[in-house]
Amino acid sequence: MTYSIGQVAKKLGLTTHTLRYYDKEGLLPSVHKSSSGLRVFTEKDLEWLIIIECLKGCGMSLKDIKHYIDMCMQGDETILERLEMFKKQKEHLVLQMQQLKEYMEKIDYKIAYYTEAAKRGSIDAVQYNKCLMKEKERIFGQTIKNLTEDDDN
Amino acid sequence: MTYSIGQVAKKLGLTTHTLRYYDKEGLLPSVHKSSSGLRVFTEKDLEWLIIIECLKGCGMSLKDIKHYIDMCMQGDETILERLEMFKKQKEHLVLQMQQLKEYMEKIDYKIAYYTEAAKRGSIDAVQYNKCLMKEKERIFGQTIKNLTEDDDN
DNA sequence: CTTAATCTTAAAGTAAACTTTAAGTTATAA
DNA sequence: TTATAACTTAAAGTTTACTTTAAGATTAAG
Repeated sequence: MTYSIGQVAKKLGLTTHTLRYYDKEGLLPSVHKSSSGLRVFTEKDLEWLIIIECLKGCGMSLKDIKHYIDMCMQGDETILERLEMFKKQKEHLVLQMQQLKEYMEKIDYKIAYYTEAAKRGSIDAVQYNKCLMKEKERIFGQTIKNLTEDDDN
Repeated sequence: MTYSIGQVAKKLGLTTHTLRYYDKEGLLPSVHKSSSGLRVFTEKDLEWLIIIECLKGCGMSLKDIKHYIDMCMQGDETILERLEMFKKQKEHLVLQMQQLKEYMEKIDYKIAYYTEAAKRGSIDAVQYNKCLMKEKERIFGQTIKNLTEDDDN
């Protein structure tokens, strides 16, 4: 089973322009051309693209992704470096997930805050909900305290 | 307790340039100026900046963040719109967290893959680890199947 | 056979979120 | 008092990851 550039674009939610751009940038070294010059994508190429998307989604730049692809092309001598790269990415991802959890706490607080404001009819009245105020202290107080601990004054 | 622009920059890991830029863009309407024209930041302003960072970290553009700030300045008539905004952000955040989990699966697979390659001394030899191959099928097979279901062919 | 898709190169354009430069003025801390 | 930090406006520059345009040539699908 093989795919045209248009089919792949559709599958992955990219444009054909973007795929050719990736190809030009050296991110798709495994994509072959048919005798008539058309790009032919295999399942393997889809896997590559899925990994590219994964690394991109983790915040890696195309330049660094290209470095990874280059290592893959180089062969077995880069196995350890590739392993290290993914270990570092994992650490990064763990931090990102932690970060998102903290954002979630703040957003949940804001939802509770504005729900209360809607119920009471005004922002000013929210302060009378002691429970919410305690929650606010917990979330922002802690964050600000962390900041204060971080600096050197 | 108040803070100078430099102290705030240090606390939040921004530059004074960035803070003035935010101010110019209307993201810091609550920051006052001293009689001599210096920006004076309060705890309240730190909270604003923490929320800005939160929304930015969730992927919201400065333009949309400004829209939120503008709503806050408008008063109680925007309470419901603000509530909706945070509810939408929460949904978005849930998807992001789900996404990161899927990335984590792929990265964990790659770590296992390269660990095995390192142990066996070559990429080619990894295929003999049936367990890993099954894992690969589970992770990529599923992702590709999802893609295939998504399109209209 | 015709239409839609693909190919090429090469260059210019875009958007976001800053960053830098310039160049002079004023304020605060040690 | 002196060095460091803050202030101003305004404009230009940077980076990333595309997107768009042009313009013709070729190919595949119905």
